[in-house]
Amino acid sequence: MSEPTPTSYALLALLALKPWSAYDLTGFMRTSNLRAIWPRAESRLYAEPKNLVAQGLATSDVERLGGRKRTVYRITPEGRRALKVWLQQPSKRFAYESEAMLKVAYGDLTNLDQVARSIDEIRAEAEDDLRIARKAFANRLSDGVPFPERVHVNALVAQFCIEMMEARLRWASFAEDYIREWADSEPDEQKTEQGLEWFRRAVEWLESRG
Amino acid sequence: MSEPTPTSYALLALLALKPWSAYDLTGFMRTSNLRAIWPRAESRLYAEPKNLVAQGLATSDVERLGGRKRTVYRITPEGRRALKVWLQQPSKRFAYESEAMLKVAYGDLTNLDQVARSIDEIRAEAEDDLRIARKAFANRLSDGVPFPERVHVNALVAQFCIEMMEARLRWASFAEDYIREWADSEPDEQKTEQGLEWFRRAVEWLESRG
DNA sequence: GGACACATGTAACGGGTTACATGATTTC
DNA sequence: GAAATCATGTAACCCGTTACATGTGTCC
Repeated sequence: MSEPTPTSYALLALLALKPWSAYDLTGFMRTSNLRAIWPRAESRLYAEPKNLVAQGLATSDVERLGGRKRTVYRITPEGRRALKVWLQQPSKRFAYESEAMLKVAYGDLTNLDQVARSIDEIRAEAEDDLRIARKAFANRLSDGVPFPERVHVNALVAQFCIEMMEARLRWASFAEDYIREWADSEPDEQKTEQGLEWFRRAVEWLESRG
Repeated sequence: MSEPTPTSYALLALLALKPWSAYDLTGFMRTSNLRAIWPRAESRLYAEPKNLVAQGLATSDVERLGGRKRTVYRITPEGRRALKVWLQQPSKRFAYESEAMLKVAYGDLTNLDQVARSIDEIRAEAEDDLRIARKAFANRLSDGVPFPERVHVNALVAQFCIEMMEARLRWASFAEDYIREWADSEPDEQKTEQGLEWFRRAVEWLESRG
């Protein structure tokens, strides 16, 4: 039996708030900003609670709602203890992945159009996230939300998500501007000078702030 | 035999620049900003080229350097075709993961100190990345780098990395300020009001920007 | 001549995702 | 009776972690 993963603890912490069925968890995750900072597939939300039970950190009960069966998970005292320990442990590093940026990085192997398309993909996604956030936030203020008393910590997470969106939007604007004069995406004297100029500025600027 | 993954293409694109051994790839990745936008374990860098060969996108030759054997991978014409197709395909969504933010999100289950510690973890990591970037960028200008003619696209990637660092630093400053008046991290009237106030402002601000 | 870092991997195990699958109950 | 939603998975494969293995050059 192996150590619980951060995903285990992410769900265990939710169980510390109230009992949940795996199905409830999928519904909650779809609209929560937890999904932004720790995205996991639905299948995981079904598999993980079983691990928690196997490790004694939760219990499961089959309940009946109408004629419908549902497996409800509850945290155990041992689970609460494990949670406290996890919260004190050092965390795995922040990490991100962007296939579109990968394509930008190899932009010199294609044409200018495809570079522009990849930049646009990144902008479009961020704008999409922004729209979703706008709706979710407005919703929080008008209709109720699952844990209104936890708004003080949720705001911290939400601000992080906003920073991540803005960072991508700012980059997209920068990138569009940066490639504006390009006739193609292949290496040449002029682009090399542009790139070196950027690096010179970046070093100077990084030096000045730290 | 299944479809190549984005990781396959990330490496295939490097093979499009020159032949590499898996060991070369590990050394390159350690200092490249590719690692920031598509982080993968070293073991993957050994395993993936074999898949490329199995799919006919690359060939492998055992060469001798000194008395030492090394397996060198080269892209095939078929590999170049596959690469072009990939570059036109829509990309997987941008995604990130932050265990430290997860702990902030559940800060109400612990104490104020641990929330502060998690915030600090996020700041410290970003500052670390910043220091590394500063060195790498300066290096690019003084000593040589692997592909100097590709500086024009590398600048785009580097700017993205900077935006991601700054976003985290900005958030950390915000968060420290946000919790400054707190006596603990538990829900209470005052923190709820603070959180709601934040959301009101956020909605307003998000609405105003389209 | 021995320690140590460099160079180059392999194998086993388990977390995680994607895509698919299925039955059962409400709701219209 | 049909559609939507509730509820719960499985199979195949990607990917990361850890641990191991082995020769080669370099330093003292």
